[in-house]
Formats: sequence, C-alpha cells, structure tokens
Amino acid sequence: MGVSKTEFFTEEQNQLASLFKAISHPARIAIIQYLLSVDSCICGDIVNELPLAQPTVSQHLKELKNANIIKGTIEGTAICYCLNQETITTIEAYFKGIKGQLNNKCC
Amino acid sequence: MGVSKTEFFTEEQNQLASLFKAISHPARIAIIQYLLSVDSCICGDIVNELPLAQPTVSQHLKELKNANIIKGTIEGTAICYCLNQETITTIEAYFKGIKGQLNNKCC
DNA sequence: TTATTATATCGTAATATTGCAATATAATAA
DNA sequence: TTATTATATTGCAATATTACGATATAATAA
Repeated sequence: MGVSKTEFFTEEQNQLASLFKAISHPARIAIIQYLLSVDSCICGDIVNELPLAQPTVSQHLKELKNANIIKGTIEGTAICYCLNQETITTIEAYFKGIKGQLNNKCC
Repeated sequence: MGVSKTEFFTEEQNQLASLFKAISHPARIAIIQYLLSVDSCICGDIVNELPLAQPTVSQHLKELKNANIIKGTIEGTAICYCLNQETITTIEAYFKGIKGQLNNKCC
C-alpha cells in the first residue's frame, strides 16, 4: 500500500479497508464466485478453474482467509475451502447501514 | 496491482475488483464516512479533517470519483463533493445477492 | 490586469502487490 | 520407509500504490 499512514485512522477504518482490499482483485472475486457456485472445494479445483499457477492461487486463498472471507478445513492431504457467511453478512450490513444514512442532500 | 492478469477475468470481475479497490484505503473510508456525516463538502474541508496533505486528498478524491463512489460539482472556485447513491445501492445489492446464494453447505 | 482561493497535476522516493519457479511441508498410500 | 498428492512458503522481478513538495490550472475578487 505504499507508505500508508495507517496509524492516523481509526481501527474500524483500517479494518474495513483491509476487508475491501481482500476482495479488490479479480482473481479473488472469481474465487468467491466459484465458491458460491460449488459451495466448497479444494485449492486444486480453483487452480484448474483459474488461469493462475498453484502458488498464486494459494497466495490469494491466504489473503481471503486472513480477511475471514473464507474458511479452510483440513481433509486428508487437501484443504476444503468455503465462504465465511458471517463476514459476508457483516459486509452486507455495513452497506445497508450506509444506505440508511443516505438522504438526498447532494450538491 | 503488480502484473495483474486482468485480461483473463470477466468484465464484471474486473469492475467489481476496481470498485472494491477504490474503498480499500483507510483515507478513502474516512472520506466516505465524513461525507455521510456532512452530506456534501469541498476538498478543503477534507484536507482539514484528515492528516493528509492537499495533493494526497485530491488524489484519493480522484480515485473515488473514477469509481463513481462520489460526485463532484463545480461551485465557483471550489468543487462540491457528495456520495453517489446509485453506486452505494449497487454495492449493497451485490452483497444482498451473494447472501441470498449462501446456503449452509460448508466443509 | 493582478491577486486570491481552491483544486488538480507532475515528478519522485518509499513501499506494497502480483505472479511464478523452485522448494518445503504435511498427510496418506504403497 | 518410500512414493504420492495437495498445499504452503521462499525469493525475486515486474509493476502498482501512496504521499507530498512544487507547480499548474481555473474561477472569482480587487
């Protein structure tokens, strides 16, 4: 993020920014959409689905997991990934809240 | 974004990623929150509100405007900024749609 | 015309992100 | 134990982002 002045913003502002950064890449949007369509899958399925190498997909999964957007469960040698419904609900509630505060007082 | 393979993803995936990238910085979240509280303001007001120099604020405003998250109207020597309600509504609808697709079939 | 005021743009240094080959790790199978 | 399978980590080159001083632009005021 360059030399971002994180310390001058509130915890909430930094957390929201991190959350949106996690979904600010087309590959990570694609992973979310894929998970929505298959409910759950392993990393290898996503590697087959996306035009990216395995380490790259693994890295994107790590970022989504760090942001609590997906969850991973060990299943033998594989890891089963799925969306974290709580986080999706949190984001939806955030925008619902913003929309509620909107009034038509524009310039 | 580094050497992002934008061309391998759909238009929708790239557009959504751009939209979320625009709100993935604490300063831009702070600007949105400030605009929510005052309805509309000029760039100078935000410069006084945030711990950032005028060119930096101007740059953040440009990114929010490019993503259609805010609108700017010329008012004499100043520019009046306010939130673009349509875009907020679009984002809210997107997450509402995702939430609707969620079922509890997790790993 | 010459300030003044408000914002945008340019140039650049510091830092972050992206993508992947090579390699490591970890669980299971033979 | 020795493969095999699945995923994670490391290291690095290419590129993008962030922040700001200096400067440009654009509208109004004196």
